[in-house]
Amino acid sequence: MRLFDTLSRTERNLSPIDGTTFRFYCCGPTVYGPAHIGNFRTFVLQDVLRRTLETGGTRTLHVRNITDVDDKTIRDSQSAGQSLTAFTAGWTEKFHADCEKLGLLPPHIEPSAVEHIPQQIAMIQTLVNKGNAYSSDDGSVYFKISSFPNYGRLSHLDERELDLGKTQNARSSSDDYEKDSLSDFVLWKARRPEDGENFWPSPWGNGRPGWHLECSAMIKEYLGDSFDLHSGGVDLVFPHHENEIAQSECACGGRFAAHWFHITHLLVDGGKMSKSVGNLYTLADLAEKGFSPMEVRYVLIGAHYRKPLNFTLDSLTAAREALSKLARNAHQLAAKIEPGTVLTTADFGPFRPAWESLSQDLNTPGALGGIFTGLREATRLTGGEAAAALAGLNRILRALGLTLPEIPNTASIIIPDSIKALAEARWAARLAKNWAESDTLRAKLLEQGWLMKDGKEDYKLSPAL
RNA sequence: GGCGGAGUAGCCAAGUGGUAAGGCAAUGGUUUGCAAAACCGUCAUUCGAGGGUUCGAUUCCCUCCUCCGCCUCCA
Repeated sequence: MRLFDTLSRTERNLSPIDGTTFRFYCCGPTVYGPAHIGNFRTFVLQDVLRRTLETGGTRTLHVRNITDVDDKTIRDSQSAGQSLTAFTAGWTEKFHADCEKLGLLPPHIEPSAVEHIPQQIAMIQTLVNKGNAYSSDDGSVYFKISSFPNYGRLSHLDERELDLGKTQNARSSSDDYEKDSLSDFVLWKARRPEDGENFWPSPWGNGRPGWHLECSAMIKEYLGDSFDLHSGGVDLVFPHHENEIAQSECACGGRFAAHWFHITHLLVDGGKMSKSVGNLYTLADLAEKGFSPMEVRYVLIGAHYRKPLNFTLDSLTAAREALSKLARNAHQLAAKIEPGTVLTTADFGPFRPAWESLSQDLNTPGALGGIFTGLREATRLTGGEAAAALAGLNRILRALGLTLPEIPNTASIIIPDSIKALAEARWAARLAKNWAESDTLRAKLLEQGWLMKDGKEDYKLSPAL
């Protein structure tokens, strides 16, 4: 498949460096609170990338970390009166539960930052030894940006107005930073009183790792010096990923990620999502409003990953209708196929264009459009062609990670006796052509949450949503 | 100020140097006692504005307008 690469700014083919397995790393969540749908846009798109590669026959190795030591986890664990470990474990568990609901494939490896402190210290030591990092009087260690000429390539920093080691005398003007240059970033933070018991011994004294370094160390541990793809939200391009490149290429000597995949931020009601505006939604918030995780997933893949996606409650309603239409059509297609038919086709049939869209820079909205178009074609097919079409549909749905809602099976719905009695009364009134009575009873049923639909020979009851 | 992205029907949203996918909503029809559901059909001479290049531009170039994101630890 082809995918846009942030570093080269071109679309490139994705194929494993080692010829067998596509190895990629995604910056995972900082576990200090519930993940919101903005976070999940990124994780869902990464999931679709993986599924698309796998559907195309490429084996993957997916690593996504848990950031469980940083300013926020430490701060919030303390105000919660919990140990850092207990605090982050709780949020990690919630994150996993949400991921499962959204149909995200679990990463093959999910390293946590606190469990890799030795690897991080080792990498810092290497950087210090090579002259790319220096320690300050207080026991912190900083990366020396001027020692890495390529700094800024990912985010086009060289064209920006940041000082790249040009303000060597800035030290005196900044009380907060014991840095040579304002733009040097921290690799190891010396212990501060507000860190409480959250510190680790190091050659530079007690302290804790800097955020940027955590990812670099875990990547080296599980993917080595060079790997296929690195991914995250756009906000991570600078400084996080820029810093990772600097650290890792200096420490490891090689080329870091071969490809950079960044997902654009989600907007809510046309603006930035934030707690203060009250438009920061979690899966739980949306569940309370009656929306399913799959409906959320549908909305999240409803726009191209490099374009802003405007999330609204209306879009969730639209997603619900679209999913239910998909389910009906898929059901009709399946009904045309003889039971027991084994679906083994390797092609996509009428869903070929949908697959092409997905393979072309992960065009998920294009693929969704292709599915509906393909479905219209598929309904005209019969026999083996219909079976092949169904197999193709299942493949493309699996690549998108969509699970279709069940077609309501009216036979399995449990109807309370009181409702049943009302329905019988209405049916009798209707047969007697007593329309007034019939309509009154139907309204009464609706009031109690039941929808009565008249058929030729009988009626159907279903819960009204 | 710097860097980057976006403006396509009521809403969401693809796409292409050759005349605009798809979904939601709306609307007409079939069906129904009336509904609901379902099914069939309709729904952008036009792609923020103005220039330019071209046989031809929504797609390339220029200018302008509007919106959004990032600019040191937010996916």
